[in-house]
Amino acid sequence: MTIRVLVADDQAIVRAGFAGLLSTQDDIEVVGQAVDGAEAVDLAARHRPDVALLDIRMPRMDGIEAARRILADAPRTRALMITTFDVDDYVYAALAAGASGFLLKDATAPELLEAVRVVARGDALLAPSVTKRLVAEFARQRRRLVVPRQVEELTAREREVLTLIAAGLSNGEIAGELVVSESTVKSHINRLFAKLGLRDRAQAVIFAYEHGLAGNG
Amino acid sequence: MTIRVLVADDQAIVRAGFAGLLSTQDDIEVVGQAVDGAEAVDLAARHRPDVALLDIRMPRMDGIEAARRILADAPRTRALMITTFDVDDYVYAALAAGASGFLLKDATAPELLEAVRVVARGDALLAPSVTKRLVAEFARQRRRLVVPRQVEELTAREREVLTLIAAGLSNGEIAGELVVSESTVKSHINRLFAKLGLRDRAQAVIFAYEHGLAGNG
DNA sequence: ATGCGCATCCAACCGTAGGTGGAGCTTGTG
DNA sequence: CACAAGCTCCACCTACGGTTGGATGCGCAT
Repeated sequence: MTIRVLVADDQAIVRAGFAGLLSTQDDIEVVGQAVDGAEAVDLAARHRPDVALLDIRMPRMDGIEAARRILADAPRTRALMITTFDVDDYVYAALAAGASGFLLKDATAPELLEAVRVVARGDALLAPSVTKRLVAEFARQRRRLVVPRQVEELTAREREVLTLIAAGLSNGEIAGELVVSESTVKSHINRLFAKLGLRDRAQAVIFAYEHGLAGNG
Repeated sequence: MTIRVLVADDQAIVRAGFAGLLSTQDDIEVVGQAVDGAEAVDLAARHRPDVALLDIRMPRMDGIEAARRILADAPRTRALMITTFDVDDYVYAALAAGASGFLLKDATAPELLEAVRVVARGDALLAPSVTKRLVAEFARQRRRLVVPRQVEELTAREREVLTLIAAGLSNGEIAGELVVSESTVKSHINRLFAKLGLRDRAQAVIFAYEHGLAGNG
């Protein structure tokens, strides 16, 4: 089964280069070429490609907005982003838009072909420097999920109450949930506030989110 | 400059296979082989390798804990994790521990060599299926950062108050911050509660976190 | 220009949340 | 067994937070 690819880049030479390279492969077929994001969205709607190879910097509509629209219209299409510039917020924006891959223009021909095949089968592939940033960002976020000592000092019941506070429940509702009196809930709350150095339930919610006890990370 | 690699795997055949493959390369040197995590930590402390190739499942101490200790001791060493099993929480745990790469055992020889070189130069590389999961997770987290309509309906002042609530300030403190009376703050709060369907400031904090208005994502 | 909508501002009222001090009950550990 | 620690509950008080109702001033359209 051939992989049907749409190529979008505003520079004619680059566009031709990509299309030419892809065409040499038996399992890849170029079904369209676009000079900007708007045309890419059009062509994607018409041809329903398996992979949309999108340059980020393009006139009229950038590759990220194009990816967003293409994916909204045809979720089975995979977006593979390409950019000259590494150090971009583009990375995050592109991934948030639903891109499956992110390459730099210094990628070699085999790397590009590999990337197309990887995203076509539903996996994802990023340039190593991009992977580095993503991993670093991810590690930063997860690190605080290793629950700090403070939380260790909470009793099981106090932790339970804390998570219910972080779910937005009032004291009365928490009492109902735990089948105890509201007074009891207040006791737990007072002692957990003291242990964690909190003042009110709003700060408790913040604490819960910051330490991964709520909002699933 | 040769890349100095430490190999850790409890299966002798696998270990020998990796070591043998790596040794065939001019730019790579195997400086140690460990049969479990504890020995890996020992050998890493002694040899200070550039890359530690760590199996995840190992007796006595698993690869993740080993990575954590090795990196704590020698931050310049890069951890490259290998596992037979794909669908694991291992991925997140490994990245949180500071790993720079994550491969599956079905990786080809060129892929392994490429991975070693990538992490040695400070970048990161993940198996495509792992990348997929990470990208999906990342996109999930970021998606809600595209501020929803509800927030659009808030006035500038109300948004301001909301973020201050989400920072844990009391009404009095917010009033001081905005140089208005506490009554004013309360009225802003009341109308933003109505617009967002919230009941109290705790729920407001939750809303802010869930929609990326607080806790920097 | 006059009226309408909207954001901002304010005061007074009342309920819930938070603070204090204390007591009975179970469970596990020295 | 005695003791510590956690869970439960009560009474009471303060005050912060949330509600209601209304005032001012700005922009906009009729």
